[in-house]
Amino acid sequence: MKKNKITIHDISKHLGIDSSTVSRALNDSERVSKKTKTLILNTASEMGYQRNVLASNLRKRVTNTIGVVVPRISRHFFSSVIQGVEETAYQAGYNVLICQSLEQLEREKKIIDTLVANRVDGVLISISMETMDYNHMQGLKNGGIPLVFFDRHCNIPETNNVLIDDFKGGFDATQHLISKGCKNIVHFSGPQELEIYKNRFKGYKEALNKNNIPYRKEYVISSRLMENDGFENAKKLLDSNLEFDSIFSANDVAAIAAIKYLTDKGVKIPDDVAIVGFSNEPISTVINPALTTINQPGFEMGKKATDLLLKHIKNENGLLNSQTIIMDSNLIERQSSKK
Amino acid sequence: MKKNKITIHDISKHLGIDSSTVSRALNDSERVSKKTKTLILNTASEMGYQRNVLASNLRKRVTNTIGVVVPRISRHFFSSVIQGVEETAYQAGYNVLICQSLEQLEREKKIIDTLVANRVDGVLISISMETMDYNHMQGLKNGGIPLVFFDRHCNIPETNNVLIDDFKGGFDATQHLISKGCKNIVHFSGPQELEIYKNRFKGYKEALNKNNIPYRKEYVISSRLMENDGFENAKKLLDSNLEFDSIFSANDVAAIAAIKYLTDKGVKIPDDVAIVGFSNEPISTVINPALTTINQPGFEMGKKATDLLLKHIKNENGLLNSQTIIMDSNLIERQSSKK
DNA sequence: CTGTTAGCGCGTTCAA
DNA sequence: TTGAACGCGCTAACAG
Repeated sequence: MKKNKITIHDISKHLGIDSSTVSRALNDSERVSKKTKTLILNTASEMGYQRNVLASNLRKRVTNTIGVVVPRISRHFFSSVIQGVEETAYQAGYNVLICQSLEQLEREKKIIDTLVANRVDGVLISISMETMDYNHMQGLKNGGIPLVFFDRHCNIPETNNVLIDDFKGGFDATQHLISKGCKNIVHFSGPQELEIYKNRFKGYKEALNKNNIPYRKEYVISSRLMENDGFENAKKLLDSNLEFDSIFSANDVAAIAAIKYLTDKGVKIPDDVAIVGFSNEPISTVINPALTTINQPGFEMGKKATDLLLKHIKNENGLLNSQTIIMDSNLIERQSSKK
Repeated sequence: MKKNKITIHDISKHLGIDSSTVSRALNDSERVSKKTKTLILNTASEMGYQRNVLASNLRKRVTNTIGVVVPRISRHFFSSVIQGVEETAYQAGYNVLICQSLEQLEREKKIIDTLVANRVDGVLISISMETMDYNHMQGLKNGGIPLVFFDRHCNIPETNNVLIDDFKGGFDATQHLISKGCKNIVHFSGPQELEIYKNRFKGYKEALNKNNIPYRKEYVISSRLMENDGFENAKKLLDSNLEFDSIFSANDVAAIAAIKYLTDKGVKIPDDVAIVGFSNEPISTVINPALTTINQPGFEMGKKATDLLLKHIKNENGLLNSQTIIMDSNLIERQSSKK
């Protein structure tokens, strides 16, 4: 039994004041006397009035809402980003629509259509593994809805991006292992369609190169981002009988699974295995307290991306050029308290 | 530069057909000739028309959207639930608004207000740690918006709930440890304000009782759901010099942290430590592949809760009584492949 | 400072 | 089967 909501007209009739004045009062306009304003606000709350945001948005042609699209909300990096987005957005008076593509292009398409249909004011997106172009984002452009990519971007011109220096991350991780005396460094990589994994891989190669360690392609094991891939990675590694003294993994999901698999098989994992992709993930240090990780500043990235997006939203005349912000990841070397 | 979206009126003028007919065609009404319908649909897509959902919803007084409120999207159990919710909702043609309270009552209040203001058709909620009553949910009632609690509910009558038999979970976990020969079972508990932790605790006590093992309150360490609490728990445990042969933890966050702390300190964790609260959490088995867990069917719970909510939404006359569904958790005993 | 008027874009009457 | 008219609830423009 849907109760009839009370509207500004109900308040209007009840008080004998025109609805437009009521509207102004409820919007805390300057052009209402303090007296009538408090009167209206009081009776509004007495009558249990709640603004119909739909109607308001329709009239204002603005929703004060931004959408954020991530592959999976359960991945720690992405939920950190979302937290940063929410904090920044809320402070600026914006709502946030959280959407997950589950790494599926089809879902990503639908999500974007829905966001456009709901007239969000802007969109933040980290593309799915299956996304190779941005045709499905045309709807945003047509609707004049600003778009900012973060972390996983489309490698196309004229876009706004907030990215991490993945080349440097890959380089630092590998360099760290080398300086620890490692020579046979296995690299677990991610889907090569994604720029981020390509760049981490490039960093890996460059570090080897700089240290005169030959690059051997059999030391690189690429995979999708599923837990099972980690098992497969580890299995391949063991079956190949490769001699290795360390691992640089460019993705956390597979890395965790791989470490589990190797541990199960009784293979000793070097304490200073490096993993990229954790973003302060508490789990990483649980698995191995001595693990060195390349931490990605998800929270800060969320804030920066939102800042950039809001600038675009508020600056609708298109004077703002497209722009790319590059952030640094941090190599965190932990000390185990174990002897 | 916001481009002007094209509306049904644009199509109307372009074709010389009235906008009401266009509307009907776009809604696949029976009362439009096939010929004009296809004509309209074609030109609509040619002109790049996209329905303004705001206006549509305002007019229809229905949003085809449900809100789901969880404490944290990053917790594996909750993201599993969300996945179940999304699957069920999408199939039924509903959108899902994902919201996180971050365990804060204030945020929960604001979220609910926002959901009401946006006229969602229904709400699923797992309350925050700070939520003791349901006063702030009055807005939903006033708006006639159906509400279903899942997992963490308010202990009040006349509500719809989808819950897990936490008493049984606690009992099973403890019984498992006892049957393995454990006698000194430590219990890590959660915030006692939440029914679920109370019930798991009751199950623990009942299992001890049934097996003639005296309950000792110093074996129960309660905490909030933060990583740091896990460290504190473990520290308390070590400092107390209690003799213990196993742990039954009612919450995963603290458990993971505790296990890390103990491992760091060189304390051997028994292989069959039981943990409640994982919902197939892959991490649990990484930390300790032999870990026995009480798995919570998050995905299925999300589906059931959504089913129940949708029934209420479609049955607006209030004939449907409030109802509580209890689901079972599963004790999963894993075999380590380690010798 | 307040009231009047006119839509935002759409869906649903009621006629024809 | 189609069109005309109205209104969902709110806000912006213009008066006064």
